[in-house]
Amino acid sequence: MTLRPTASKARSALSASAETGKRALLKGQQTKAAIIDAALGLASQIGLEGLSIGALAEITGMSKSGVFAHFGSREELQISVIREYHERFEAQVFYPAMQAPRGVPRLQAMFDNWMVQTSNEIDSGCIYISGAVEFDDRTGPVRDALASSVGSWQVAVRRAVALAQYEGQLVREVDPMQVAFEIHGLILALHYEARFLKVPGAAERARQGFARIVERYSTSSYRARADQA
Amino acid sequence: MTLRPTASKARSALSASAETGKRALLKGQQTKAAIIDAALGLASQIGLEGLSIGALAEITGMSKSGVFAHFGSREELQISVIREYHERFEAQVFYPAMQAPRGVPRLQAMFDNWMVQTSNEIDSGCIYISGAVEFDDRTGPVRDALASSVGSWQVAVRRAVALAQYEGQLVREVDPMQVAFEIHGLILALHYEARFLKVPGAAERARQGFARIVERYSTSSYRARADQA
DNA sequence: TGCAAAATAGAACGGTCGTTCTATTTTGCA
DNA sequence: TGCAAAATAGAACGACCGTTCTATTTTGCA
Repeated sequence: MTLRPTASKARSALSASAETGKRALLKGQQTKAAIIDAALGLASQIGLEGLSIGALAEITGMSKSGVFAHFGSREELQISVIREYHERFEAQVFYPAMQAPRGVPRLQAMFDNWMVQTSNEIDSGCIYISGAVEFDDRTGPVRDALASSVGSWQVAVRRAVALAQYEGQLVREVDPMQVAFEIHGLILALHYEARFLKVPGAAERARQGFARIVERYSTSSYRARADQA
Repeated sequence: MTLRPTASKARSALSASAETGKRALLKGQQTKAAIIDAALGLASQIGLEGLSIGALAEITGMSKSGVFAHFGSREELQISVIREYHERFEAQVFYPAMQAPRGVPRLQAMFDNWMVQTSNEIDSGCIYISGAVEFDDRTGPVRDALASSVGSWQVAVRRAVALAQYEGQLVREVDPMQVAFEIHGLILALHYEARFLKVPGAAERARQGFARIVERYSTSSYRARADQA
């Protein structure tokens, strides 16, 4: 699973009928998309493990078996939800940030979009965060889907840091993984303190933390500090 | 719930018999402690919500109703587990650090102990972290117990930062909450990346991040940077 | 040592879960 | 428009859940 665009549901349904000769199943795909949408909303609130087919059936006004038939197993439903979240995350956070010029501006844009996403999720919850604690000691396809989805985003962040180094804006002495780690920590702390502890001002603290990281590793201030020592 | 020492289980059982005239219930308390110990181990792995009385009965070799009778409800069992974890956290992380002299050394000791605790929990899991995502959109006594337990530790961290400012080792310009926030983020990122993603080197990155925070806000380097600007 | 109280066991309850089976309805191309 | 295929419904399953009963055993002081 890479951070690249994928065909929309409608398109893949159409192309499938063209390629394989099978029927388009428009109604079915439409219902399935609606179920996944509801499932993502539910999973965001109560977690992927809290997802129940019965609750989903009630929300969508369908029967349990009707919902179930679209996925064949609860695991497949969970994976579909993860895939959906992955696509939305790409669309809201990753792609818009790629419009910004390489280097610190792009890294800043990635962080800003990530902050917006996380701030919106203070009320709804984030399945990359809740899923991590739900599946951190398990194996299987759900964990793998989650880990690879998160991993692809982390790779993107590290790449943005490396590009900023290449552009000469951030110093080469620091491992991009170190920078990505610290940024990740800010997002996690924001989610923890705002959503669970409900302390105010967490978003501003995360923003300040990011500014401090960039300033610390920016070429100019780093060299000046080195000369002084 | 404050970060202060409380009487041990054995002592409170004895004093209860002395104070109220009731019997000591030594065997009962002993069994209850064993159940809580097993429950803490189980909850660390699969979460407070994953705690089931049936599984606990199997582990301890008791009947479901035998386990249940000690708590009266699953909620009370969960709260007991949180209380137990709170006490262990105090004993392993907080009190030893209080031996260090006020200021940055004590803050460093608190972080070091916290790191040791978190590193040990890479395999077992941490209920302050998993509990946060399990109860972040609920109300009730379990959430309250968890939040107040975490909160008391956060207060302790902030106080340590403030003392370092009072001692003149850290600059007064920064809000202690900001420093505590960034430190919390490092611990959360460590737990996420080491336990869920299983990437190596996360502990070292957290340590580096902490060193960077201290250096950034330390009086000497901060003033030098200000003069230079 | 006896005896009340405490601790534990065992069975049963109503509920929810994912899943499977067998109808029945709806879809959408020929 | 007809008809096969797809979509959905409904009932039932075995399993596990927390909890509530009612025994029965164990405890620990008088």
